[in-house]
Amino acid sequence: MARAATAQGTPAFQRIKDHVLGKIHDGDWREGDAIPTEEALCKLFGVSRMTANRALRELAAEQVVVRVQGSGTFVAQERYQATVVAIKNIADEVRARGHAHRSELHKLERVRAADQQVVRFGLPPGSVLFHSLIVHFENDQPIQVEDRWVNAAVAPDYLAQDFSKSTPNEYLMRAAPLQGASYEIEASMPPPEIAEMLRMGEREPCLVLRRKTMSRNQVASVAVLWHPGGKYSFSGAF
Amino acid sequence: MARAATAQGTPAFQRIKDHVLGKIHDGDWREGDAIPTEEALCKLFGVSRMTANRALRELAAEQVVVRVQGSGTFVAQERYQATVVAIKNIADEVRARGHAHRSELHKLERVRAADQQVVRFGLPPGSVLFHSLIVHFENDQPIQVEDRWVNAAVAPDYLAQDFSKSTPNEYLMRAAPLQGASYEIEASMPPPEIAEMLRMGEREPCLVLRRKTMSRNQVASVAVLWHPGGKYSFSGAF
DNA sequence: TTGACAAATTTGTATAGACATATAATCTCA
DNA sequence: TGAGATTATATGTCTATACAAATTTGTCAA
Repeated sequence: MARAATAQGTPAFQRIKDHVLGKIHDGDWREGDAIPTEEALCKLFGVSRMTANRALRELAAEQVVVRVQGSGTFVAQERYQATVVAIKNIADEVRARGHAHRSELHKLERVRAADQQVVRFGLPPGSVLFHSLIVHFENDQPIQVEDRWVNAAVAPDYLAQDFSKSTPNEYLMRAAPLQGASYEIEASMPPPEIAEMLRMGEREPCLVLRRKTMSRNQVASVAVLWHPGGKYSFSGAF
Repeated sequence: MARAATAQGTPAFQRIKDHVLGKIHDGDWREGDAIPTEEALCKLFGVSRMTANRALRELAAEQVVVRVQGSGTFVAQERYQATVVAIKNIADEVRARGHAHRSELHKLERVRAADQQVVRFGLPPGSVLFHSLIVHFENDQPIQVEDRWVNAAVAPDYLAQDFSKSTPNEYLMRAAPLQGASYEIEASMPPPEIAEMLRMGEREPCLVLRRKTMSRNQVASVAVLWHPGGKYSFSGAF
């Protein structure tokens, strides 16, 4: 099916982007297919190479295509029908509900990476880590145990923080520019000491959120967040 | 505090981006402040204008700065300290792990909204809903029970779907343009019939994800997803 | 046929200059 | 002083060219 040309007045790089997106959308170019080279697009659209380059570079940034130096440009793998949601900061969340947030610091120490942490962090053995254990309260009801390990190379001032004023997460957001994070969430029975801190009864499951954050191309922190079984809600829009 | 210069060998446009990001991160340049013009950055870094332009253009695309033609470049409003994560479609997720996905349809019916559903949907009493109950398998291991209620006004063809070929979610993504969704996640003990479908032992907790999707300004579907306690992982980048 | 090397292809980055367009500052004149 | 016109500033796009770096292809000899 013929596709309407992009409106007159549209920048050339945008017309090229639209052309490529159209071909992919129509199924003419499929996942993994090579698409025309910059040179070919130059001739096709009568533009200089820098213009074709900008179009393809932006499409690569948008994960529509993948570019391989020396090889070519290829249609990227179809993106997931992913639902984007925002998991908020616990303190903000509590405050957003109009409730009082308070936290208790149970542990704050400097440790050398033992085997288990080394594995989680992917760091050389003997690296320095900080370990903190904090219980968060909403209106004096415990709602989260935060067990966190922080890479000292990324956040050297961690021990000096006043965690009654700002949460470790808030500090890390300032200290270590975040590149990304990966999550694991699971339901499990809490160990007795966690259950006690959360004032939970026996046989009550916990919601466990594990978060690993990346900064400056290394693991910045690993946090294990224990929630009493109850609801934990969040929302997202498109 | 002095900031280490970007490593030698880094492209010039990237060094400029790092410089700007560093100034913003250190608080030297604050929200709304004007940052140096392209011309100024050219002189500072000894590059041509196109190079400075690329650096600032990419920072604008990343929503770090806002550019106004004729006026200047300004530090953008701080982004919400929210972690954006992607919750993937279950079938895609299983396939992404290189495993076989299969589903069993346990229930598929047309019902008039009873009180409880009416509340969840926020629909007038007597409205028509579709109800499906599907068990998803990964390599013949049950991994999710999907209990879903769909607004017939939004997806009238729901009953005619072949859910062995595509999941309800995939159908809904096509049929009802998604506006947004809200989530609730909790850990809880499954009722016996759910536990049986998931082949779970006693005393094992479930991870329960409730998802409400919106389409055309009304609730499109409510899904309750039961997972065996084990991990459910996802990741996100900024 | 295979391995090593050279050549061609393709993307990655950068330059210096050009003109267009939107905004902000300045000047002029009533 | 105030309004409108002019000028300066800053971003938006584009060109033609250049060299670097990674990959693929081609060639030739062992």
